[in-house]
Amino acid sequence: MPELPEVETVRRSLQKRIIGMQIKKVKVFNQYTVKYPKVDEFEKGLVGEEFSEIGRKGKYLLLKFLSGNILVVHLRMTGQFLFVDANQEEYKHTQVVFELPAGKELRFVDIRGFGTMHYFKPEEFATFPGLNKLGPDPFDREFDLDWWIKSLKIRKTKIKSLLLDQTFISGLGNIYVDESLYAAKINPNCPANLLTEKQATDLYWAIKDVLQEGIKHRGTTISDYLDAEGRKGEFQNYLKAYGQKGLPCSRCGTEISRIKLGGRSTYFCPRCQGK
DNA sequence: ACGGGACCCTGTGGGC
DNA sequence: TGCCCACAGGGTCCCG
Ligand SMILES: [Zn+2]
Repeated sequence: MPELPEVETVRRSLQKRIIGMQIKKVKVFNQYTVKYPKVDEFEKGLVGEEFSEIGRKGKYLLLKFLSGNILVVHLRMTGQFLFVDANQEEYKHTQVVFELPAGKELRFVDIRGFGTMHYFKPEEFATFPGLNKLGPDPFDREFDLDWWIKSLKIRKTKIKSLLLDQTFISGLGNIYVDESLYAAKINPNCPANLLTEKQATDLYWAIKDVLQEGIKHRGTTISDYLDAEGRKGEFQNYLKAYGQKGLPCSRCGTEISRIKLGGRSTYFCPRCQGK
């Protein structure tokens, strides 16, 4: 489900609601959600931690505590954080609950159960491969145009596959890749090294632009996605390629095509984006 | 380096 | 009504 704009929207909603709150109790209902440390250490260790800041890198949420410890969360396909009253009825597929002061709770609900949590001390966090292997986030300083052009030139893989590779660039997923390639008028099958400098540059700005728009509309809700306050996104109303098979291209009127690429559904305009 | 497939899991929608 | 298939915003691992 969530890509960078959705994760960023969740980050902001958490930042708004839980900063300064101290965890009273932790209940783990799905042991597979908690990857580190062992479930009992996780449940005990988090009690008393006070949320100090919510960060994000790529699609990872970084829930930081006053102690310096950190909870790293990946929502994968269907993970949701929901900040609710403790007396709110229970939801199906609740995997972890953090009890908070004033009768509030932070619930981690995940239909498919792919979401992950790692609770780290500062020195452990630094060596977590999932995070330190990530490529630059498009809103980081390291996401630099010269670096981008140079890096595309030495990769022969299809541009869409490269954009989905989180060790190359972090945060893009299937929706925003298709939207970025559409905006830059680039065929998803094109080998990265065959893009012209102009195309690479257009793509660079398209990625930033599309993600910024996604954030502005608080992400895309196709079926499940909600932020921590239970709000849906609106960007599904602005998609120009993803999910638009058979509908007319907003630029040229040609029907949007759907193909499979790297096992993922891929939507593009066969005219504007080459064949 | 690169491409492809299986896999983790639950739910939904279409065809018969 | 049921059964079977494809598909879903992600990531990892294994093989050729
Ligand atoms: Zn077009």
